[in-house]
Amino acid sequence: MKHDMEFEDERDRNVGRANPVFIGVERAIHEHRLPPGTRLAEAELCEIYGVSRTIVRAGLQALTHSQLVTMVPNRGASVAKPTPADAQEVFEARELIEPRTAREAARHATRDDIALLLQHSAEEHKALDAREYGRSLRLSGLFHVEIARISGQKTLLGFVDQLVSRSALIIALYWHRERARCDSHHHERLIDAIAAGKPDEAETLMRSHLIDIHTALDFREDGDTQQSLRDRLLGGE
Amino acid sequence: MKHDMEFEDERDRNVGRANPVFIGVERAIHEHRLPPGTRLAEAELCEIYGVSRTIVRAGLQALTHSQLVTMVPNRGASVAKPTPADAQEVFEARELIEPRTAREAARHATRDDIALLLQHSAEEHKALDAREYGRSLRLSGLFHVEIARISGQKTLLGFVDQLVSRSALIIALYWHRERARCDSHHHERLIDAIAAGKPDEAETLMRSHLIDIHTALDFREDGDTQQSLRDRLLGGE
DNA sequence: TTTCGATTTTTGGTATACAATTTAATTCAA
DNA sequence: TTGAATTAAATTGTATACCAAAAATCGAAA
Repeated sequence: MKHDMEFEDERDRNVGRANPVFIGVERAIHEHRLPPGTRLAEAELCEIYGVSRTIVRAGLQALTHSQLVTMVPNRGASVAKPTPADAQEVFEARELIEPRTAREAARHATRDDIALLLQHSAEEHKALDAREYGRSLRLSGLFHVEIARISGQKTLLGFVDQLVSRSALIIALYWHRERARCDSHHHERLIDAIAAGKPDEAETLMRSHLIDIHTALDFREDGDTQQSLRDRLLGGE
Repeated sequence: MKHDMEFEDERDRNVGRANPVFIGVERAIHEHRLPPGTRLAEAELCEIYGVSRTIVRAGLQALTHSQLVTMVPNRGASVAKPTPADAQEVFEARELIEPRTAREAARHATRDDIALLLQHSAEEHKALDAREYGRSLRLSGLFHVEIARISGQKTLLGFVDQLVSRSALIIALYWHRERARCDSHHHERLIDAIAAGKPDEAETLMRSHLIDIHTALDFREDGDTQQSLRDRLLGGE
């Protein structure tokens, strides 16, 4: 609870993350309803969210800042399309930063934090069982963000938040379900380590978990679809 | 040269970093002409930069994203004032990330990169000798950003860029010149290690360099000034 | 001096206008 | 029919005017 407040205060309010465009598009991207490369026309977003261009542009700016969206002058915005090199980098960065947040989480986690993580993990399972694929993906990402939040390092939290977001795009582009699924019992073992207050173990688990995902990526495809923006965005609320 | 282009392409254009307000205010902050807490009224910035509120607001938004500026609803923007806890975090993050960029820089640096770093270091010295305090500060920060750029990790570059920016605010608040000055021969030893292609050494040097700065901070003051915005911003161009 | 209330200033947001550019459509030529 | 050129339409970037709501300021009364 307190965490949510903090998060909203420090992150949402200022930069315009309370922006409906930001929220909606971000969520749609996280849930893979809005594939990389999708064009994001201002007028269309105005219509969809019933808001003026001012707000749309602010939202797009925020999204651009978190690298979920790419803007090119005079040609507008579209959902970012990380290259294989970008993907490589993002995971290298995660492998550098997140073992630290896991370590700190193990040192700082309260009973409530653990409960939150467990609940989170449960919901993820539930979504997975219910074949709610997009939702499970988003939850899986949020798990990592939650750990960063528990670590108490707001600065690293910001970075992790961004990296996890971009990972959603990367997974959309370069992940193939056929391969081993992002084993969610990794998450559970992580929770155990954090709950037991074992920083070293949490750190190690996080690192190998990330490496697992990383090495399961396949950089040969190019996924390029273009469907209706409105349908995708309105399906999420 | 190529670096600069890349930088401008990837960073400036998109998010609105070509914005005169963004550029001017960022620079003024880096050079300590705009102390933490300074109020940034929209109308005033319009006048100063001869631009409409549209642009001013976009610039302030971008600055808020990079955490140089704080916006509170209905009360506008002001130069951010990192708390001691923030400062602590920023340097912990730098101590985590920058040793890595230094290491990678040592592995990837070209002859041109080294030349650039040397030139940079020279200019920093020159500014210092000329008592151009603000300028030397900015150059000192840019040195770290330059290393991150050389590392080739664009993602980490983005983080370092932000952390270095915030460090300018932190130094403005919590640094006391009486103490040992940010020894610029640290920078030179770093350049040596990078030029010699010694990743381990570069990594270690960077880490201890950052720890040096970090431990020299003094969190007892509160620096609170309020002078003319126009004077400060126009002094920089 | 302090407090309360009214006035003025700022901010957050919408709508509108318009030039510059991009994109799409249409025409014309090979 | 295809390709190139030209024209028309749509989109972005910026400025401006406008308004409501919140904040800051000021002034008068206690």
